[in-house]
Amino acid sequence: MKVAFFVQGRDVTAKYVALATKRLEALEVDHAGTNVSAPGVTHVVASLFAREAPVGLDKDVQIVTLAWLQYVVSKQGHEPSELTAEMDWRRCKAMQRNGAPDGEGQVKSAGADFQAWVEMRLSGNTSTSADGRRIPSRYLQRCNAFVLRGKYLGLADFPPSEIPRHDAQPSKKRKRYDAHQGYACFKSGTIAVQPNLNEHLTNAFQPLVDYYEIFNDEEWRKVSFKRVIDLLRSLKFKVTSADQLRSYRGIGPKVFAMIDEALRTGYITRAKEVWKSDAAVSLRDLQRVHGIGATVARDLHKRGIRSVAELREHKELLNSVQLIGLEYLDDIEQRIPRAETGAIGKFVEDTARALWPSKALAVETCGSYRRGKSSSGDVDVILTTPDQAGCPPLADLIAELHARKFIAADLTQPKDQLPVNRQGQVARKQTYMGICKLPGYKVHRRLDVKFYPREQFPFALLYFTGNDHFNRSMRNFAKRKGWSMSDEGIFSAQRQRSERIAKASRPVDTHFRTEKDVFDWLGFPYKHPTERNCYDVTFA
DNA sequence: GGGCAAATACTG
DNA sequence: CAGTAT
DNA sequence: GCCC
Repeated sequence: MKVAFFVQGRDVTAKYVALATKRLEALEVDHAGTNVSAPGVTHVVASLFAREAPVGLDKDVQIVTLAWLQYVVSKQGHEPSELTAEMDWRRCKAMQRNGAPDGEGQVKSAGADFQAWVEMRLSGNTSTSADGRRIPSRYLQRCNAFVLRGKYLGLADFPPSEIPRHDAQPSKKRKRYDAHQGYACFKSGTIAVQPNLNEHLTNAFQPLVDYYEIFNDEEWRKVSFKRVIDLLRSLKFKVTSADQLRSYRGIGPKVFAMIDEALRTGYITRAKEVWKSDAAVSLRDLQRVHGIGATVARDLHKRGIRSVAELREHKELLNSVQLIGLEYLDDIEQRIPRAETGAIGKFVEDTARALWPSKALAVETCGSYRRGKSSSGDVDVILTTPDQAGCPPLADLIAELHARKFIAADLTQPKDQLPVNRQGQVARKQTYMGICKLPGYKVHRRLDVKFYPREQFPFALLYFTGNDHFNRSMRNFAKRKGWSMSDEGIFSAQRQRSERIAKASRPVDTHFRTEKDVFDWLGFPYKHPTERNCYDVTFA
C-alpha cells in the first residue's frame, strides 16, 4: 500500500510537503509524494490543511497527524480506498490561546486517543473505540471539533451588507421538530473519513441512475435511485441482508427486491436489461459532451451520429458551446485532485485581489471541495464585496484571467447588464462558465465563477456547497414552514405572482451575514460543510 | 394520487 | 421558447 | 421510485 498525500497551503506549501515527506520516511512509509494516487492500489489521502497556518506545525497537531498516519498505515487490510482528515489550524491555535480543556500535559497523549477516535468513527460507535476502549469525553469533543468544526463558520469578520433584502420573519420559537427525522439536512454528517462499505451495492445501482439520467422524463425515478446509492454509501456497516434496510426511508418494495437480488447474485437484472439497448448506450455517450442533453442527443442519434467518435467527424452539427465541450471532453471528464482544486481557487482569488486591490473581497471555493472531498468534478468559485455600490463587473476578472492565460475557453460570455429577477430587484448576480488550466499543469478543468451581492452571499455559499440532497432537503424544510429558499435568499412561499414584487421589496430588518445565520434563523443546528454530505452519512 | 427545490442565465 | 446547465 |  502506498500513502498518497497532498498538502494544501498558501505560502507554506513547500515547507509542509517537506515536513510530511520527512515524517512519512521516518515511519518507513511507502509514500507516493504529493497528490499522487496509484491505480489499483489502495491509497490513502491525508490532506493536511495548512490554509493560514503559521509556518511550522503546532506540536499537538503534529502529534495528532502523526498518529493518524500511523493508524492509516497500520490499517493496510482496510477496505476504504480513501480517507481524509481535516485539521483546523485556527481552532488549534484558539484552543492553545484560550487554554485547551485538556491542558498542556494531555497534548502529548493525543496521538493514541486520536487513533482510537478515528477507529471509533470508522466503526460507527459514538463514544468508544472499536476495541471497546472509552475515549475521554473531553478529548472526544476536541477531536470532533478538530475535524468537524471551525473554519467554515464563514464571514463573521467580513463586513455585512447595509441593505437587508429578505422578507421572511424568523422562527418565533425554537421548536423541536420531530419531523426532522425525514430531512436529510438534519442528519448530522460525518467527516470524509467515512468510507463506502457498500460498493458492492452502489455499483449495482449506478447503471440505473445512469440510465434514467439520459432521458428527460423519469426524473423522480432517477432521484430515487440516486438517493438509494447515497444512502448505502452513508451506512457505517456493510449490508449483508436486505432486511437490514427494511426500515430506512427511501427503501421501498422495488428497491428492497433489487438489493436482495444484488446481494444474492451480485447484480440487478433490471440494471443489466436497460443497457442492452444500443440506442441508450449511444445517447449516454453523446451526452458526455457539455451542452448536449437528452433532446440534442436524440436528434443527433436520429441523424445517424451514434458516438462521440462519430461526432468529431460532424462538428458542423454543433453550436459554439458544444464545440468547446467536445474539444475539452477528455480533460473535463477527469476528476480534479483536491490540491489542484484549491490551487485553481487560489489563482482566481489572487487574480481578483490583484485586479481590485482596494476592494474588500470574500472569495470561496465551494462544491465538493468545500465539503472536504478529496477530488472534485469542477471548480466553483464565488465572490462578494461588502460594497453595496455594486460588485465590479465579473467580465473584468474574466478578461484578466484570459490575459494570464489561465482561461482556455469560454462557455458563457459574462454580461455587464444585470436583469431584474422575480422579486423585482436588480439581480446583481453575475455568472461565468469556462475552461481553465493552471500554469504548468496538463489537464483543463471546468471552472465556474460567480459574483453575488453581499446580502445574498450566505445563500449562495449554501447552494454551491451542496450537496444536492442537502439543498433539496433544506429547501423542502423551509418550504413546509412557509418559506421559499434559493441561492439568492429566503422569501415568503405563499406569495402570489402578482404580489411578489410588493412583498419582496418590503424590507425587514433581517440580516444574514453568514451561513450560520440562515441555519439559526430557520431554527436548526448548524452543519459544517463537511457535514453536508447528506446521505454520505446517516445516524441510527 | 400528488409531491418530490429552486430560480436564473445563456444559446439558437 | 425549448433545451441545457448551474 | 418512495412517501404520506
